[in-house]
Amino acid sequence: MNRDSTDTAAPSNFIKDIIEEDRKNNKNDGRVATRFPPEPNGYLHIGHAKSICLNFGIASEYQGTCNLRFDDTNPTTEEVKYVESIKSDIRWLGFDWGDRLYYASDYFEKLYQYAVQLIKDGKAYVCSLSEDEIKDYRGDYYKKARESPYCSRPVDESLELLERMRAGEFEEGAHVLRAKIDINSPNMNMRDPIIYRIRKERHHRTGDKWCIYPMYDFAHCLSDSLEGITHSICTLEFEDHRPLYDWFLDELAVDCHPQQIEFARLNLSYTVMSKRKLLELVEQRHVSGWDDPRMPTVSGLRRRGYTPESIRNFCERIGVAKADSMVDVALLEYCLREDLNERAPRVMGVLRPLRVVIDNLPEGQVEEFDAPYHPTDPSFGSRKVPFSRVLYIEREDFREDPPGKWFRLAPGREVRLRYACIIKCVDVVKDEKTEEVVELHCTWDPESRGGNPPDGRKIKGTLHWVSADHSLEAEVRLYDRLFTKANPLEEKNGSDFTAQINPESLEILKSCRVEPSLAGAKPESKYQFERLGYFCVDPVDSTGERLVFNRTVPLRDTWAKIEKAQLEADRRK
RNA sequence: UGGGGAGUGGGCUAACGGCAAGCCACCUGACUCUGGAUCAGGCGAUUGUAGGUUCGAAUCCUACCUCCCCAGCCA
Repeated sequence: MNRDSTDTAAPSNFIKDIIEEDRKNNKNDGRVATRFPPEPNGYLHIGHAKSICLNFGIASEYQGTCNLRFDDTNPTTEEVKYVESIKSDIRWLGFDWGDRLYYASDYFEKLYQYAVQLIKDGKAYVCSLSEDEIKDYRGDYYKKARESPYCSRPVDESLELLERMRAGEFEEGAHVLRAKIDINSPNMNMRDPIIYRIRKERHHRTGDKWCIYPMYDFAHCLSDSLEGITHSICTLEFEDHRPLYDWFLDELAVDCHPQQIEFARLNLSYTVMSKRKLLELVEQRHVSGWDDPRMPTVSGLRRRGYTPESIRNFCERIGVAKADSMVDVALLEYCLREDLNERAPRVMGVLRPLRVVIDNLPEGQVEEFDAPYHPTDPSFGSRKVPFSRVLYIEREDFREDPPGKWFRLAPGREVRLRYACIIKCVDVVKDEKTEEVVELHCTWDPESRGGNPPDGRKIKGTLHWVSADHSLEAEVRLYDRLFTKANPLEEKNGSDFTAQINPESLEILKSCRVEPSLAGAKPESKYQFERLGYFCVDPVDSTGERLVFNRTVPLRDTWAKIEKAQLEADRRK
């Protein structure tokens, strides 16, 4: 393969640079092994997707492996349901861990033995201080620490106590196992960190077998080592933990000492990413659940209609670096449209129907027009769309008093109905009281069958439409950004981030009309409603009787920009 | 106050002492039976600041400024 000429090669980044350097030096015999280590205590979001793409992507790029390992060392918060949802989300994203599914809990016995070894080597001790005392003894950024009175507890005594901790002889909090490192280290993580605590709690995999559980810092590095990981990629906040990661592996003299590398986690504009805040949105009912289409969770994006390809592509484009940053959600939407443009069949649906009567088409007469499902890819095929006396067009496609550059319908004006024919507006029927336009009368030009007038006159505007009698009713949910501020956390005078929630992030339209070919559309199937945007069949609420579509993302709307500019210009006058 | 990191057009990322590049956003124009897509072009960076080394600095050195992370028996 000619690497210089490939235009599809994933861009490089500082992590790949490190790996390439390692391979050049034949470190790890040139082997590359990564892992994705979620804690099963919540749902995956697009920030995790970045990490997944990175870890699995690097593995495949260097003919290496990427393990899926659940970091399940805290039974208090972890559950099987999360394990299942995480697995399904990763699979949906398009990654495969083969037979390399692991759990930190698989290593509990080995980890225990490592802990015993640390005690024997005089590098760990059982501390019997209370939680508050430990905190107090540990000091803070400016206050010196004091050594635990138990730090020189005899090895035998610690050994015996740890055994009895394991046997369940003590209550939670009575003792902990601590590494003996440096109680006055400027790095708080090194001030004799706790490595085992008593938790009399049932673990989702090991049941009641254990009542002591290892802490992250102890379990993670050793799990990596046991799995032969070469590059342990994590986020920036673990940078301070790296000396500890290395300390355990050095002191225990393990064969495999992976290199921890930290990168900046993903922040996306107009949303929040922390588990805590997402949970808050769910619990306070600001959204319908973890899979609400406005959520940045993988399940939310999926329900919204995002494709795995678009997410993977996005993750590739944003790059990987160490600087805190916030990516514009417009890039995500761009990646989505790019993908959907190629794969979504085109159909017609009218969101806010306006009745149009074709005066010169007799009642009962039905014309049929052939409409391709895709403008450039003939393999999508085509369908027939019925055209009859009463139609619906989009309410916003008609203006009684049109502004400049308007080339949609208006009194006396001609417009093309997509795939069908040219119509001319001859009359406007209004509600006597409200002045609201309730119906349009038009004539069609039978000579323009197929869409083009035989005399060659130019018709600028093309509208989407449906035949009233043939169309199907559908509910359409218009989703928009969840927050009105690019960074909802940038709260002014301590106001809560939920105060920035966009009150218009969801608009439900119940009386939309869609073309008949959509009957029986499958859950999660994606369509472009011409001129409107991409929509997908809601997998939860859509049924055979009642179609429900989610708007995934609108089409780029140049007209909206023009109109906005015009309005602003008028306002300045 | 201690420790660990990071600062490159509006956003994200590149450059590895030698012409600051790409993508998104934004703006033109062409084309078009989607005001979509596509195509062509454009705007926009004294690389956080101030010094220094060098023929030459985003890159090396010094000082400073700003932002982020750390005081869980969470991960």
